[in-house]
Amino acid sequence: MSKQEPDCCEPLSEEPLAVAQAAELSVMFKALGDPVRLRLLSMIASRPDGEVCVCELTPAFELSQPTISHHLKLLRQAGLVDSERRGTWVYYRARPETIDRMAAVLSSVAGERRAVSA
Amino acid sequence: MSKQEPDCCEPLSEEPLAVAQAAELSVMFKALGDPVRLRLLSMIASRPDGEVCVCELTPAFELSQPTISHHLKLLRQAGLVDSERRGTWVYYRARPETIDRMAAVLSSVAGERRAVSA
DNA sequence: CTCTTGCTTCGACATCTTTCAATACTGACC
DNA sequence: GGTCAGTATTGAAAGATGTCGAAGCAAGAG
Repeated sequence: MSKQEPDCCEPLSEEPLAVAQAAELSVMFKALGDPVRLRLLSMIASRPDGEVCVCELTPAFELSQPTISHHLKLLRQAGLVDSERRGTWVYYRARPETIDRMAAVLSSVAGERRAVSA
Repeated sequence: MSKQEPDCCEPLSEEPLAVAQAAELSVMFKALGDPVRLRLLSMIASRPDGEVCVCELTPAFELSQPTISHHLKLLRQAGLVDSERRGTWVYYRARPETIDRMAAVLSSVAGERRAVSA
């Protein structure tokens, strides 16, 4: 259960993040470093059926449709969501693997600290 | 269980992030949306004594001292680290509460999804 | 095939970020 | 006091980002 490839997964905070990993992870964090994108991901993930049509996301913001499309593209490029076209509509769904990886990195960083201050 | 505190804690992904929370959280994610800052936080948190002197952080990067100082300031403003001056040196330490909060938001988002796809 | 609707891409612009050199501040030491 | 080493702040330049309108593409309806 604890096997990991050499440089595939979370390095944990025992030793600092490698440069390459930091670069990769920072793309994901940057993608969530905008309130609109955070809300988009949250709206996508909170749907009971796991997916949302762009046509439902767009009117939730006071932004133009191209702008929402651009934000969704960044989330896609960061690996946080997937999109699929079905007929006229495009549906987005969250990618838990990526989100989990970010959470794991954070937990390991915070966990290290808690171990010390406790 | 549809109601939580108005705007204090993690709203979880049952309902989408409130606008105010998204704004607050996005500052934290943005702070980690840069590879240098990600590595800085990682280096700070991975120290066994929980703190690092700036004089040790600066030479670890090929960046000028003011640039590192600026990145540390952003981490501080995001609530991710604290700093303390002792004599000539300034020491930084991680703030697990903030990091945990980010991890919790991510886990709840990913968790919702896993529940669906499982 | 043409029209319409949903979404993406393009091009442009204003703003925010990253970075540095120069300067200022802080505390120790002489 | 003066000087020096360690950090922080300022000011400026280059680049990245968020936003829009206009144009493009895809799919269903007539």
